[in-house]
Amino acid sequence: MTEYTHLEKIRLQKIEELRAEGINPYPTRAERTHTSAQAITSLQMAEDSTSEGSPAQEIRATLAGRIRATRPMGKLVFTHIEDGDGKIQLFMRVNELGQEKVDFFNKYYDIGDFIQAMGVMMRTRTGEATLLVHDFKMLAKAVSPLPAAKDETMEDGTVIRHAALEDPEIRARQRYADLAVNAHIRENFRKRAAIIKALRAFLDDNGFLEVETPILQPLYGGAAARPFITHHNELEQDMYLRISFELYLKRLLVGNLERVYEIGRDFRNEGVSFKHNPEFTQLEFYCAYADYLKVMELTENMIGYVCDTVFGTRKFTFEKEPGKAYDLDFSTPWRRLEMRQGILETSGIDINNHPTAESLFKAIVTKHPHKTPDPHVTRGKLIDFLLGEFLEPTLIQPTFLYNYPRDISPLAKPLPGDPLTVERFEGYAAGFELCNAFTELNDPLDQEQRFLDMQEDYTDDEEEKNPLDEDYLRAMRYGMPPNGGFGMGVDRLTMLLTNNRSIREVLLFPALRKEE
RNA sequence: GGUCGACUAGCUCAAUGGCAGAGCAACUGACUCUUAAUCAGUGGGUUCAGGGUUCAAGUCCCUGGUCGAUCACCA
Repeated sequence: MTEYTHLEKIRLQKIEELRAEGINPYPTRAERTHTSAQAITSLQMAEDSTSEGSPAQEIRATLAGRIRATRPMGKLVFTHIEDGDGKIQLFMRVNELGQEKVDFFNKYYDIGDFIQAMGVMMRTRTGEATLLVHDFKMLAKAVSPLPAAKDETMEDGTVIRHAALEDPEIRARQRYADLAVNAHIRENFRKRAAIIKALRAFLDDNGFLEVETPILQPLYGGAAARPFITHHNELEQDMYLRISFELYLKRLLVGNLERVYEIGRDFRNEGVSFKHNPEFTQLEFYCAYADYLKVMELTENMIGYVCDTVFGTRKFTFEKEPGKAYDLDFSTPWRRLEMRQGILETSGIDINNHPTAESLFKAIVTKHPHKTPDPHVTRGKLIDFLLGEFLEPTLIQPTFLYNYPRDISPLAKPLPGDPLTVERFEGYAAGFELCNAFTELNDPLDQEQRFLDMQEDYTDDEEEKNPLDEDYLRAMRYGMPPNGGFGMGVDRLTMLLTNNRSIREVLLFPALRKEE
């Protein structure tokens, strides 16, 4: 049984009284001739086309939207409503409506209600485009008061928000309320949609086929992450939610689909943080006859295209921490930095001088006694440690970091002449990882050995042990064209381009603990 | 999972261990160009939950909850 607050009880009472007067507070149909922006533009155009002295053409409009503020003034009422396009002022007077209707409005209409208003566009004394209302109708009565903020417009045009909904928990749990009162949050999600649309457009235009591969999988793979496990009753078997698309997309290359991509949800059963959500949106593409250098070009062009079409610029500001803003420039070409060189420059250690984990570990603790990695890990993981500790924070401008250690890259092709290194790159910006790509391994015998090596490396670490995917190897034995593959967190890209520090700001419904 | 912090009216926030408050929102009234409208008045609280210390707890202590920051984890 719902418990109502004092404010809600007052509104429930109003609903009862409306019904008693034969007025449906939730009518089935609504009408609208103009959005707020259309009405304002129409008025402007009518005024512009008017020759001096003669009256402007009358703009009749029916608007619909949510009441965001009311200012009753005796026989007048000013109200702002908000629709999908923005806000617009309504002006109600006894002159047009009669005292009874004005009183009726004041008595029964609250902030948060949806209203339909018909009238004529005009300008108030202050010049604001306003609908002079001739009639109005309730479209949907709100029972609960919105956590409505008040906007104060200063003389210089800046808007100060008073008592805005800011509690991060309410904002995430009740995203509907957050969206209803915080216009800039809606804008984030419009941008997110536009970014995804632009990614699709770029790939479509470059001959890629959009495909959909299984989310429910009998085996998981393509990344080192713990999966979510579920169960299929009829098949009597456990299934996994995918942790990546990689192995399925590459099966399609075996099937002669030369360029494929997928944008969809990945699921990783791991910690939640300001940059991790258990489900997140991933873009992966695979391109036959390309190598990682070609993929670098595709990547910088693709992101450049997104910047141009969605934002009209390649220059962005990203505030990584409060007061610590970076200017980012996504112009091409991005800086290219070999990982060995980058680690040498930032940590003073040349990984090529340390071909074993023991030797590299010794070098790290000698050179940097205050930063001690786990001594029981592989050489690749130690390199990853150096990368994270020293190099990553310096990668502010968009940078391709390339040539990665083989043993942390089980699906990437070796660099010719260097058995410890593979043709892999990661794209960085603002000091964090944006994407990951490599020249894909297409040698079925090498791939099988890599899988077996992985099992060996992680025998004491059950969580990271990927199951050996026999069907993937079977596919590869039919022959897979040489190809370059790419993966990118779409949420991360959106964070960067919309200057949001937390992934929760770019997810409509981020994962939260169950409410109680 | 570890550490630290936050949680008070619908929203944003106050309150030396000593009567739980303000602005906005709500309610009543005044007001024919307002825009955080203004003015006069009224109501509104299990101070996250439970225990403890104390003459007295929003405040101090313990346990739990949620959120946040950070670390770990995330090749």
